[in-house]
Amino acid sequence: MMNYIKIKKKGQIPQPALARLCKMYNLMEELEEKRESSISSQDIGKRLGVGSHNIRKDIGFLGETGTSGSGYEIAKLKSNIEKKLGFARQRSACIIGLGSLGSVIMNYQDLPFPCFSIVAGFDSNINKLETIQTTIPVYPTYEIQSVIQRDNIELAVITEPDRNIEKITERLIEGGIKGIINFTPVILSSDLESVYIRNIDIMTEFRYVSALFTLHNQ
Amino acid sequence: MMNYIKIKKKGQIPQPALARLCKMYNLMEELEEKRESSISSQDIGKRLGVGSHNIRKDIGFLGETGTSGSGYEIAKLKSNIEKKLGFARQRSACIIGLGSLGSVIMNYQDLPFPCFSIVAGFDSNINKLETIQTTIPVYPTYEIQSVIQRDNIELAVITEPDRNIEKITERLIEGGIKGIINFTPVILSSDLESVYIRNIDIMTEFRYVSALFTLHNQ
DNA sequence: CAATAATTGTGATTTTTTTCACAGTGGTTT
DNA sequence: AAACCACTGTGAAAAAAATCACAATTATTG
Repeated sequence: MMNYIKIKKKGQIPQPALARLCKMYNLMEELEEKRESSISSQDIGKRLGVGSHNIRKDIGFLGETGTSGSGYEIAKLKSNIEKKLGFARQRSACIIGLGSLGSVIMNYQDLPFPCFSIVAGFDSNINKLETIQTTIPVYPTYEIQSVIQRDNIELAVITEPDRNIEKITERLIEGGIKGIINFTPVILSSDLESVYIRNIDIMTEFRYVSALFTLHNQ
Repeated sequence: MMNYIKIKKKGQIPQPALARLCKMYNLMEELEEKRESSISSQDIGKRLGVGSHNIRKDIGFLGETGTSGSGYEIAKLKSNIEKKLGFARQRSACIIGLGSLGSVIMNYQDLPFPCFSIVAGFDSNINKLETIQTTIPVYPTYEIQSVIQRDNIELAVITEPDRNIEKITERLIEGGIKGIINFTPVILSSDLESVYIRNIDIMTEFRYVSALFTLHNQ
């Protein structure tokens, strides 16, 4: 059989590298505020808790090259990550579930460098809709589809367990959502390639740490 | 040079496998409540969004064996994960930062199967300590060390940015903490092998999803 | 300005993790 | 009880990711 040379799709960044680049971006923001001008791969690694080789490889995926002898120029590195990863453009997001976690996340948008702006909230509890104090408009969940389409919302953050979470997800997808961050214990999934779903269960995170304790100390 | 056969330390579970086992445990709890009695690796995989081979390998690390032909007995699988990962034992935890994320996490302990019980709260804002309504005792941050030692607290959850986070971490470690879950954008690290630190930055999670959008849709 | 030091970029190597493939096992059906 | 089916368990292969090692490049110093 013939041999084909396998070429990794151009621009394809491995997921762990991508995750590190996101952290690196945060770090660059921080350093920029502190008026630092450059940093070495070793220092970045130390701050992020990974090896310097790793950092250099990751930055390599950006196409960016630093300067031997003096490391990476912070402003340039930041803007390169921004460009490559699309942080420059601000995206619209909505919150599903107006409970306490919902408000925590809404408050996050006050950060100096947001990459999402939260433009709508939804809850199936009509009482809550009537009593809640927010700066963004809130709607009942049955309006999800129409509001998403009207306001061009790309990301949904589900913050509260709800009996009808499957139904809600369906509405989100029908509305054309591109991503869902799900903080609910229910594990969501979609067959559609076009929707990225990230499940984050805080309880599971706790369990994971607990498990690491046990395995470590036994 | 001589060749040594490399033996993986007995009982050592790869981290991704461990993470999946934690999710699997959640699933088992859920299924148990629904009075299901057994499940196949394929079904578990579908629910968790991974392949069935993966599931079988992971369960293999427990030493547990299922039954060919009829899958895994739910109660047995759950109890095996529990034993191996130490979920049976309830551990004491504390919250650092009594803001909104702090209360979200405190509410999590009302879940039916907690593996941590939150026994103390800390905040450096004395005003907050005086006004806050909680069912657990709260203390100023300078008492961290003594309270941790007195109450045998193993896990700390840092929920709010604080100027003195490094100092707080130091106190936690001096108090003998075994694990820290840090929801602050600052990346914490420790040279000590005995302290496990997990940094979870919600903003970074958002960025990660945003990056995946971009790379996907470009 | 030559020598030295610091730092990157990357091919090669090693390690880790996932996926595959299928023999083996226990149930179930006829 | 034989034939079939639905699974598991696991060694082997493949893929992915991390680590290494070092040549090449740029700064810095005496």
